[in-house]
Amino acid sequence: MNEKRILTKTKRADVHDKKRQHITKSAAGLFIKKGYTNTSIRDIARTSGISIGALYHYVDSKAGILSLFIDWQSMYLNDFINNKSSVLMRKSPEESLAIGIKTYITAVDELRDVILFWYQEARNIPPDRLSCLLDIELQITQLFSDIISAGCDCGKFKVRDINLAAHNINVLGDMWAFRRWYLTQHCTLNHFIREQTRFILDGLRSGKY
Amino acid sequence: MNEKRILTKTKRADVHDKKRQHITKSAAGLFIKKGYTNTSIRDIARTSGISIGALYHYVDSKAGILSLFIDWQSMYLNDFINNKSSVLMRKSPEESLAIGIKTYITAVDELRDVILFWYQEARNIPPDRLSCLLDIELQITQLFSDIISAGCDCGKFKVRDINLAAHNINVLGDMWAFRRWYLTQHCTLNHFIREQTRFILDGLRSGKY
Amino acid sequence: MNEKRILTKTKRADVHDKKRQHITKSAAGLFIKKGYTNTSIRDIARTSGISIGALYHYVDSKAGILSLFIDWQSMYLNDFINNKSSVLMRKSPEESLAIGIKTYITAVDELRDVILFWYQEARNIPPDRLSCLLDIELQITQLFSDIISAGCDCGKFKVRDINLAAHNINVLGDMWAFRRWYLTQHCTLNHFIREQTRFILDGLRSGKY
Amino acid sequence: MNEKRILTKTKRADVHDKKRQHITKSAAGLFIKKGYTNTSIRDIARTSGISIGALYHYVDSKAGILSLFIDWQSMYLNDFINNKSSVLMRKSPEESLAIGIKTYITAVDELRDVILFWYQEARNIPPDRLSCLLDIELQITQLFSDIISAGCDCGKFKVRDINLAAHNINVLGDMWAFRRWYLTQHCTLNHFIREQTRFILDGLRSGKY
DNA sequence: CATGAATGAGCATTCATTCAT
DNA sequence: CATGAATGAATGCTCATTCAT
Repeated sequence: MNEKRILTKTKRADVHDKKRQHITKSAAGLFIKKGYTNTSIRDIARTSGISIGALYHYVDSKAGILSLFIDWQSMYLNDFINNKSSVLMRKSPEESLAIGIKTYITAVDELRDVILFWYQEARNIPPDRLSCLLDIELQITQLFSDIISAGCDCGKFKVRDINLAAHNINVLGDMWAFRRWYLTQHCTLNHFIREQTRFILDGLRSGKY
Repeated sequence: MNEKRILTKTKRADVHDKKRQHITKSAAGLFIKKGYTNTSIRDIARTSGISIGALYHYVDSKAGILSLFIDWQSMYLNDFINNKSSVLMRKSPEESLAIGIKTYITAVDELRDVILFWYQEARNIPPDRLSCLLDIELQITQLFSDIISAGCDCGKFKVRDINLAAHNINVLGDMWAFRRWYLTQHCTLNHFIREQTRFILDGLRSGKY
Repeated sequence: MNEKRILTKTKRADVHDKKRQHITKSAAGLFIKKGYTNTSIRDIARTSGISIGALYHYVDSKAGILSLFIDWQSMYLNDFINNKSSVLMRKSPEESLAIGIKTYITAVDELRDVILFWYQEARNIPPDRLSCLLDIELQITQLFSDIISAGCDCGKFKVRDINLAAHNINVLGDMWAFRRWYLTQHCTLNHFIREQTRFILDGLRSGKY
Repeated sequence: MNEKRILTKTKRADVHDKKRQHITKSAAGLFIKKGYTNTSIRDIARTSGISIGALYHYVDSKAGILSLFIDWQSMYLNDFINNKSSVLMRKSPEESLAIGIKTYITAVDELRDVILFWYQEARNIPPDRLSCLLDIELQITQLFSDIISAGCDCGKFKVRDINLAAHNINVLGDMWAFRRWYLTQHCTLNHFIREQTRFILDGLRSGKY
């Protein structure tokens, strides 16, 4: 009986999670298309096919939905960090970096809407989630920093401000999201990855002259 | 008498322009701090010390204020383009580029709020102004493209996708605006300019190996 | 369960209709008393005892309320047309016309506010409803035209411009609404009906001299 | 000197009157086209080419302009009454009535916008002017009453409710203004006058059977 | 659990009128 | 006299959130 109750509870929690996810996804589409402020709770309710009242059973506020949306997307990038971080260091710094850049830009391509959203809606993101996002950003940067650092140590790279370089890499990848209006008309993703990799590696390489 | 009337008219137009500018500036501060959507006409009226009614004497709508704000800022960047473009080509490509980057980042530093605003509020910017902004953006990019192109011609640079490289420079400058949260805590402006210049030049330089 | 849901739905729709009707009636009173433009949504909300927000659950706009009001009233006149049209032709033209006039003026008496409203607010009535009203007006006129026509055929009436005559009848009935300020002080409804009937019949009758 | 002052004063008064007339005419056009409530003081100022401030030198309020407009138009109808009243009684009642109807409808044709305006905007007309208008209306009705009365006295007409008959004539003339949407597409003015005259005379004539 | 009706503050904008210049 | 800038209450309408059913 006790066990059953727990199971029920778990099941209930599962259903809750499913619903929350559904709401979040519906909201995500609207947030991305129309912006956070221009999306109304009614829009979300209509799009998700859930009544306003029910919606408030699963989420506590509009900002809460935004938080969920961010949490949901954070996972992807966290995965990126966790999966790759260990792998990358086994190769040569240049190879590592090339793989890192490629993986990152591929992720950016997948999450382009979300990344654009972050750039645009930073103001409306609840502070705790914003700092969480910045943290992820920094972790990614750190990943690149580590590789660059390793490259510097073995003389392949020559960089004065490693962190700045890492940020540069980050930004040169994010570009794929926020300059989409230009890039998609002039590049393929692969071309973009190739050229950015070259540009970055050349920017870091030592012993050039 | 006729002359007087004209003078009066000119004076009046001047006063109008002054007021409009005042309103625009007040609004700009609010737009930047709170975002366009979250800024109300009442806010603007209060901040500018002008009654709502009077405000509508000088501007036609909230979107109109935004347009004024953008026009006002566009001038700065237009100046950047017009003043520099002729000057830059007299030097060597590398020198030109270094000067161009420095000037651009300096401009970004001055207009950081506005640039951030563009990145964030693109959605709410009236289409005509948005296309105007993109045009400026492309002109700036073109400026860099020309320099890179010249550098390639004389063998100093080796770049496959010149336009992409130009966009990279653009973005690596804009960074100073949209990664301010990180950069201002780790860099001075001068350090940033120096390192970005180095990074970019190295990224473009040929004959490295 | 399905059935229950349908019932619920129907019930809900019913409640909606009731509320809409309530709002419409409240608004009607205000529209008639103060005019459409001089009636504010706040007035309607206050008078109907419904909050502004709730009000917009049931109607989509102020113009929408006006449309509802017109639709609601149109029904009455449509009934007049549909019920009477078949009945009238069984009698002699003169009798038919007398009955038709009496019935019409009785309807005018009932709908006097509304008819006055139509005369006064034509400008503000949404185009689709206005054309709907004109259509009803023309149908009524047609009713009279048909009777007059029949009367002419059998030699009882002698009328050159049948349609104009029908319009005359219409207008001589509507008078009861828009000359109320005079008529109610000098006539009873019955007197009015009697005299207008006589006036009209005499105006149409042939073989007089 | 005293004389001069008086002249000046008179002149000034004249100029005032001219301006007032100009404003009134401009306003009239707008009132008729857009309705009283939907016409703004700004519209009137713009249309008349007079500044808002100046406008308030000559008139005291928006309602005041409306009053002026009504006064201005009242004159026409007053002329109609005064000029015709004496003339009409010299002829036979039937002839008199025919002339009266023709003259009245001709006046209606000229003043159609104004008459329509009265029907529509009665609500917004200042009470004193409204009663003034009703007075004119009654005077016109009286004119017809007198003729009908004379016709009854000499046995040409047989009417029970003379005042109602007079109102009928009035309304059957006004029709030309407020059913313009229908009539102008099916009648010429002359046809309308002819047929209405016939209809009315037949409606009044005695000894028919 | 689910529903959607209810709330009322808030929004951008308009308006007749006043008044300093 | 003439101007038009200034006022701020009022307008139609939207919204996130609550709560009775």
